[in-house]
Amino acid sequence: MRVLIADDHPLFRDALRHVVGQSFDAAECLEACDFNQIGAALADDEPLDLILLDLNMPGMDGFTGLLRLREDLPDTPIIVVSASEDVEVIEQALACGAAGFIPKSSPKERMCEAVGLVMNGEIFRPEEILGTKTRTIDPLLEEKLGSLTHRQRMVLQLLARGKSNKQIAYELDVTNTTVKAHMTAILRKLKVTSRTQAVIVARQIGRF
DNA sequence: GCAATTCGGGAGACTCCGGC
DNA sequence: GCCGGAGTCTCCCGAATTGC
Repeated sequence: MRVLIADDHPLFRDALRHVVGQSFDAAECLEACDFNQIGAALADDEPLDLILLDLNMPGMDGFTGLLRLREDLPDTPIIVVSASEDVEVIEQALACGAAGFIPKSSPKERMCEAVGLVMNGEIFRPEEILGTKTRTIDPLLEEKLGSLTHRQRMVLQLLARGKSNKQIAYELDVTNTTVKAHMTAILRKLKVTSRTQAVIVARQIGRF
């Protein structure tokens, strides 16, 4: 079993290594202190079984780094480890495809539980923070999505799968410029400023 | 029925930005 | 500096809708 521990704090990497070691005896731990080192770890041909990822790391750029990893490694579970205990951040991380969210304040036993759950194919939600509140979809987001045309939804769907404009153009059999025009309309209607934010909104609604 | 208007889809030209 | 990707502006075309 190969686990990538990505955190800029050496002490916390050490703690996470202990957590992984406690959960899986034969685990091989790789470490990264920034997004470049994550890239170097991914360049290795050996597949990863789990990634423990700090959101606030050099080169991560918020959720963009998580989305990029999600696109590059769609089958590898990613657990976000963060000092943030903001419900919005947790929900957004899960919406971006994280298999779990571990607050750094969690006791070691809880972290082991999270790693075990995720490796069993389940999603770990820190219910002590989220409480029992069920995720409600903002009706405003629903409305924004509803304003998209059929073609724009298709573009957004392919965008959410990590496709570039060029790939979307190829799949829809249109030119690159047409895709970009749709993209501009999507950004305007969803009231966002980048394709990454558009994907986040789409995933928050859970349609893509 | 027909002209005007609106809207969505498609494309060309252009700028901006980041990576090499 | 060059190149590729992303985003914006503008225009054209066709279909649907509206008003006369």
